[in-house]
Amino acid sequence: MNIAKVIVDVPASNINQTFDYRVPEKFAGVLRVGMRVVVPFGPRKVMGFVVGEAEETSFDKVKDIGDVLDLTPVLTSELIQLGEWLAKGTISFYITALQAMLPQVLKAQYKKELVRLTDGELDQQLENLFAGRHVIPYEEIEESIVAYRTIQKAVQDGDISMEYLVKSKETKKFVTMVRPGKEAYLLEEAHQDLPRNAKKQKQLLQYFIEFPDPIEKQLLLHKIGTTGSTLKNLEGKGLLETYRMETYRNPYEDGSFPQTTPLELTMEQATAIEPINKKISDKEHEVFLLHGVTGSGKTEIYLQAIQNVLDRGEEAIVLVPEISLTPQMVKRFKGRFGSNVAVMHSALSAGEKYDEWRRIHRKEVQVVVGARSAVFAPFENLGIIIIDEEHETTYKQEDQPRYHARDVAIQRGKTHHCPVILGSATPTLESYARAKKGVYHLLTLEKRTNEQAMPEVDIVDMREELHAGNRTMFSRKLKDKMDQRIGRGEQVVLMLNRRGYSTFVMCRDCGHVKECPHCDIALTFHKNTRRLKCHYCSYEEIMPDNCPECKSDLIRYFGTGTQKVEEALTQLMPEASIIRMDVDTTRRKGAHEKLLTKFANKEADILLGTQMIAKGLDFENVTLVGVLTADSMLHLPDFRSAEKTFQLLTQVSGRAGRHELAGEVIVQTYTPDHYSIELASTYNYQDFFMKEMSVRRTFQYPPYMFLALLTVSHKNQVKAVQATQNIAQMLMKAVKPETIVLGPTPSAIPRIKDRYRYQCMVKYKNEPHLRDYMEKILDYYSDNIKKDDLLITIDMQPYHLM
DNA sequence: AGCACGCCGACT
DNA sequence: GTCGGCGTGCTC
Repeated sequence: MNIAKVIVDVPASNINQTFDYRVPEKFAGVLRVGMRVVVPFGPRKVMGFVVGEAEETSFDKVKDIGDVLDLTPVLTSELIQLGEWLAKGTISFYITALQAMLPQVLKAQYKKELVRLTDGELDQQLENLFAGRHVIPYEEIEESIVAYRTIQKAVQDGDISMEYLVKSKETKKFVTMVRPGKEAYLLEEAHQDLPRNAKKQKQLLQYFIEFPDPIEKQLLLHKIGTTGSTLKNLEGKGLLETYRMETYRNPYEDGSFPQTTPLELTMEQATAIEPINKKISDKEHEVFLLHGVTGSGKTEIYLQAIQNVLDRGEEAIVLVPEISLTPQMVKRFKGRFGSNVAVMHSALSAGEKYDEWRRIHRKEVQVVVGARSAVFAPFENLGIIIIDEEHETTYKQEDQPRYHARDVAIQRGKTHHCPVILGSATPTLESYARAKKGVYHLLTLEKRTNEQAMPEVDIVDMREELHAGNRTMFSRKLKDKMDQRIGRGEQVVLMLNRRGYSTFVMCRDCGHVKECPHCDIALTFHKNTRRLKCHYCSYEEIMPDNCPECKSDLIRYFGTGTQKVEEALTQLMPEASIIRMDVDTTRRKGAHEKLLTKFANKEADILLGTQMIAKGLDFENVTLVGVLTADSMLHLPDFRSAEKTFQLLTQVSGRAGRHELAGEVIVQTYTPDHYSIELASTYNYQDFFMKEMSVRRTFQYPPYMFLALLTVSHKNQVKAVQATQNIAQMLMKAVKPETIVLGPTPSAIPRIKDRYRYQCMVKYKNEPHLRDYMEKILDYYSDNIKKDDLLITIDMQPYHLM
């Protein structure tokens, strides 16, 4: 390689291109496309990715590559191309797209240092600053009184120099290992020669005579029951040796997962897997939508399809919504494929994520199970990509690059000529509509593998409860059923659908609601700290005793938090034991799993939680599921709210009666005749689909139309409105007449962190150049963005209209 | 982005 | 004169 084409780590629109660098002799045989490098960029040094090579360049003054950061490329050529596709599709910078595909620790860290070059006297201020040292970190200059000109002058005179450092954050974990230093017979001899009182030394030697393989130092010392000094002694005599070995942080001990074998497929499953296997062996791309009710055995189909892929020497990616939520899912994959599985999951530490990534990168595993970003796993022989719970919103990344994992999966499926499976009991309307049109291949599983019927769902009208004088949040029916189940030694799951609700503070006298002074949103009350918090800008204040408006002391918090429900529940059923699961009780690492294990071991009668308990849990003793407020998110300003409600209710209902015991579901609501609640109670996806499709058609929403959302924010409200207005007009002129441009409208949260937010929405059927128009707008406003602190964010397929 | 360069007003 | 602030333009 003569010239390297480099994408540098500078996210700015005028830098969003490759830069040419000469490859110096010393890197000639080493440097390859896909590696990270350090390059001089103007006066400083930055990290960059080599994305291409050339023999010559049209630039007359090219600089040399400064350093190479990798031994093997971190990006395959496929990922480089995918990055370009991603950047274009989401209107992001190339560098942002590339960074998103790699673990955080491979991002560069920058440091500046001042280095003394002369032994002669410096300026007195500088002399004080250096204080005898040779090198000082740049931050010290900023804190000091030394003027910038002084430093500039000293640099010009060649007395000092500014060094720009680029460091990779990656850290590897090492363990100390111990192994015999001599042949076994020599150890035997030494063992004989040791004095009688050297008991521990003898034991150590004896161990290695029996097991000559290297062993981890900590483990060894623990086994023998001795300390490092004994070991040191033997090491000194050359009998044992210690060395450091690179290791992986292993968040999941593979041994702890009991091995499972493929289950016999039902007729339905066998019919469903057949076309998938056909595509695998034909090496052809196709998207399958696997629509199967809860408990219909979708996972077993995934597992066997993956086995098929592995048998062919190919690799598999499995995306799941959020792994910490489904430890049972990890268990199933580790159980079938053992150490051949890497797990990528947001609760892992940065180091752990890096280690799992390296296991993929080094081809030590063929399967990755992970959240959204695992779709970028650096496999080179992909045989299948599976997206479980395809309808989950966590597959959409909400910051740059704003991609949807489903789109990336399909793109990769195309390049690898491999099938992509989207699995769900409640597919998104987009996917189901595509399947019906024949764009995706629809596979349906209607029966549960255990032949059990889905649990009976009872809708309780909470308005009637109120009329009957029941002011609690538990209907009489729910209370009766809970008593009955717990009396029988069975368990209950209660879900509080809290999205759309929060614990806000209101004055009962004047109705004043405490809002964040920087954002147009009510503050949330946190009971344990007795403080009010803003969830958007982390502003905090102490809960007032009196209303700031009318001085009344009747200021109280409202809304239903899990804590409040728990208290009410304890009053109502003092004898029942409760496990509460919400963000507060699951914040600590592993707490999630602990609580679930506790519940599985029947240490509590009731599991009370938010949405997080709706997904993937499977307890054999649960026979009753109660949904306390089914409609709380139905009224959110979101065109998907009915779909989300239907999905959630269907999902949570599936938690009951998965085994021998029959289950039952009680759904409490104030809107019992809303179609999403009614149809969820009869598990009628088809009718829901038809009904919701007609709603979407009426209101011109996806899947009938595509959406693009442009949000403008500025400290000055007038400027924000004006810019949005102008943008809407520019778009209106550019797009086709049948395309709808809405705006400017205030965003759902009109102000965050003192910035006013206005948006412009584009609804379109076919606008092949929309991305170009958007880029033109960004270009047009680039001066204001840079100098006037104007912020424009563009989401080409928004999930939330916030 | 982040840095140098250069212009301009202010001040010992 | 010199110091510090800010607008402008460039980075292979």
